[in-house]
Amino acid sequence: MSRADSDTRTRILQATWDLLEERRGQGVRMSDIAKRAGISRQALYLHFPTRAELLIATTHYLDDVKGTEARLAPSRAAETGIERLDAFIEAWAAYMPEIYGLAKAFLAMRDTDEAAAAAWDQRMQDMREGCEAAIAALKRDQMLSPAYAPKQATDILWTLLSIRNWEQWTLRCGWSQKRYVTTMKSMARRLLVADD
Amino acid sequence: MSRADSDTRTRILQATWDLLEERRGQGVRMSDIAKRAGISRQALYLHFPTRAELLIATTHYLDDVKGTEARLAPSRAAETGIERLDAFIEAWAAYMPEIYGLAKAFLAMRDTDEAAAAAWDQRMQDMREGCEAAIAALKRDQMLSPAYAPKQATDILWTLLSIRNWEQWTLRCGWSQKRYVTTMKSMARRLLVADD
DNA sequence: CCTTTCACTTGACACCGTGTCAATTGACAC
DNA sequence: GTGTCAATTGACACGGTGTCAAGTGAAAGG
Repeated sequence: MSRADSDTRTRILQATWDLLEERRGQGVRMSDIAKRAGISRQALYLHFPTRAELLIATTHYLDDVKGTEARLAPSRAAETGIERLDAFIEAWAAYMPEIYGLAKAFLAMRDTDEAAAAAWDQRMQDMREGCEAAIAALKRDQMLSPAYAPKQATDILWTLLSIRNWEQWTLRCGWSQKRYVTTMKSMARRLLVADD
Repeated sequence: MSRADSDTRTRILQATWDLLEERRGQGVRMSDIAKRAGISRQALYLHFPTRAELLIATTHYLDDVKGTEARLAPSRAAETGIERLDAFIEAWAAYMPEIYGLAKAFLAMRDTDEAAAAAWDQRMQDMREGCEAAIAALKRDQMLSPAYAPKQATDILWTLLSIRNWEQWTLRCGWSQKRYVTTMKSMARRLLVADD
């Protein structure tokens, strides 16, 4: 674990990240990553035994670099349930385009690689907890629409905010990021907040 | 184009369909299909030069067998915009579980195979037209919520009814098909229909 | 100064799934 | 009988992941 070791490791992780971002998560092979990191393909395998483990390590690397955890502070600090919901949507919406390439790569592996599937599902489960907390805050304020039980409301919000939906709305339907955010807030409010 | 030819062809298509359904669209290889159809792998390539073409042919086969077009009749016949919206949701919701395996297979190929991507996108574009027509009917009745322009309302309905979302809500969140249908209707109404 | 250690290199190879090619078989049709 | 045509068997190429073995070069420590 000398300096050189950890240097190479972070160079690999940065290269992975760069390529995933450039190519939107598609067509990024182990050999491409090695080349970008300036090492041989085999050296890559010395650091990360499988592609799945490399992607998983990249998510952790990004958590560090991008300060993932800190982004949720505004949402947690919100006074009212509605503020919390809005802040959560904003935080998640800002996060998604940044991790889109990585997410795509994971989603493509999901069907064939169990380790990748498990790691990704865990991530999505964590995100679901954010939804759950927002719904709980709404409920606490008696602002949760009576149309849906908390569990169902969480299911709805969680799915609404999925990366696939973000992809469809922004990349396929052509919504700007700003429009995406305002529309998600509007939809969440219409769906989940009780009419006064 | 003798009898035997078309017999084999439909046997292949049926085998493809059966396997995709059994395995929910995952891990269905050309060799599996050939085996199930009772022919050699190479004979399969005599009928369908690529996997993408086989999948595309399977969608057409299913259209015939399942009478896809006819399912939309109730929606088209609806008097009011709201009835049309509900009927469309019902028709599409009944259709999705039937084609789920095939859809999964297409979605998995989408990233790497252009022909498959184009064919699938066309399908989704057709489905989008159904959404568009329902929104237009709402608008005609002055029942479309002023919160969204028709294009945006179509984007919303289209994405809401995506196969990925159906998958997440039913298979991951554990909603029954019935619950899925009622919730989609409820969501569509809250989001897209003007409050009286 | 010599040896060990360790990151890394080169090159070959296995596995899987798709797609291709060539030679052969067996049946039916004219 | 001879052609045609669906289908067969078997071999092979390709791309991408992952493995294995042998070798290089530099820093660390006696």
